[in-house]
Amino acid sequence: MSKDKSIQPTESELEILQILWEDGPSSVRAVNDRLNEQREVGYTTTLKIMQLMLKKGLVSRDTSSRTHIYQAAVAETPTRAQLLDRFVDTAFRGSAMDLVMQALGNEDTSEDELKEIKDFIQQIESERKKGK
Amino acid sequence: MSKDKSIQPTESELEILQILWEDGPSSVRAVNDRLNEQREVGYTTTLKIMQLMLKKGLVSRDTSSRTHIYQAAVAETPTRAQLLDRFVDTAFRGSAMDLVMQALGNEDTSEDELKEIKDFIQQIESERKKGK
DNA sequence: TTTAATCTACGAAATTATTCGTAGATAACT
DNA sequence: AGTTATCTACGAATAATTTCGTAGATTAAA
Repeated sequence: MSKDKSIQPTESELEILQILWEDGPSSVRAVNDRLNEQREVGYTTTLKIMQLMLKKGLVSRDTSSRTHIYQAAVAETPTRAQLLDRFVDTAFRGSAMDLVMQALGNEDTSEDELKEIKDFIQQIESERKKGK
Repeated sequence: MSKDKSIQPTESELEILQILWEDGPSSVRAVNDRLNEQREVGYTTTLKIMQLMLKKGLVSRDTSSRTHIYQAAVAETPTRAQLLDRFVDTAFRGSAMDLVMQALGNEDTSEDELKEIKDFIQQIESERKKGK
């Protein structure tokens, strides 16, 4: 039933996934340029990581032209969900509640955002009433 | 104003911090036993990590008796806050909102917990009205 | 008091992640 | 054509993390 066992992108790989999710299919050069907006990364470093990601199945690529075009092979939401799960376990002893509380209390969450979250909770609640 | 630069516990270190936060001051043996409830870890491995943590200032210890007693030297809440910050950056492109949404939508959060969160948001909101 | 168990210290192997350099091929430019 | 840019592949150096083994000291047990 479940197709993927447990993808486990490293931090560097995650950085690249973010870019691919946001920009869509991209060349190594493009990804590297984006990375370099933040910090200095060598081109071959980025290339190497993306090649490793290919081997892990995190990305796929089109090699029809000389400049290979990479794209994410894992979807954003489930990947994040899995990372979140793991993070909740290691940093919050499994309590997603605690994490949410900390995130809300700690971050500079605006009034609008708080309202948005409340609405979201309402939505979950009403969906549950219907569903159950 | 800020006293700590950027503590950065590794995953193993975090595991140990969790135990120390939960159990309070403990011997290496005690910590190792707790770790072994989950997975197999050698005693000297745990010892070594805790010694490294001491060097990093993550824990302190009492060496008055032969069996040294370690305790967390960093507080739970700020440490978690920092980890959360970093996590939000790397996995959610800095959007704490997105993280909260995902945590709520994804996890098996109970009705009661959802209510608790709503109340918590109310509390934040009213505090802001007062404060501002 | 001898033997066995327990503890620290510490070097170093093993593992994992990241970065870099070079070679060879193709494309672009002059 | 000849020179320079760019791109892939890939081995290997670095770095960071985790694990393990051994030595020496102290305590407990026989």
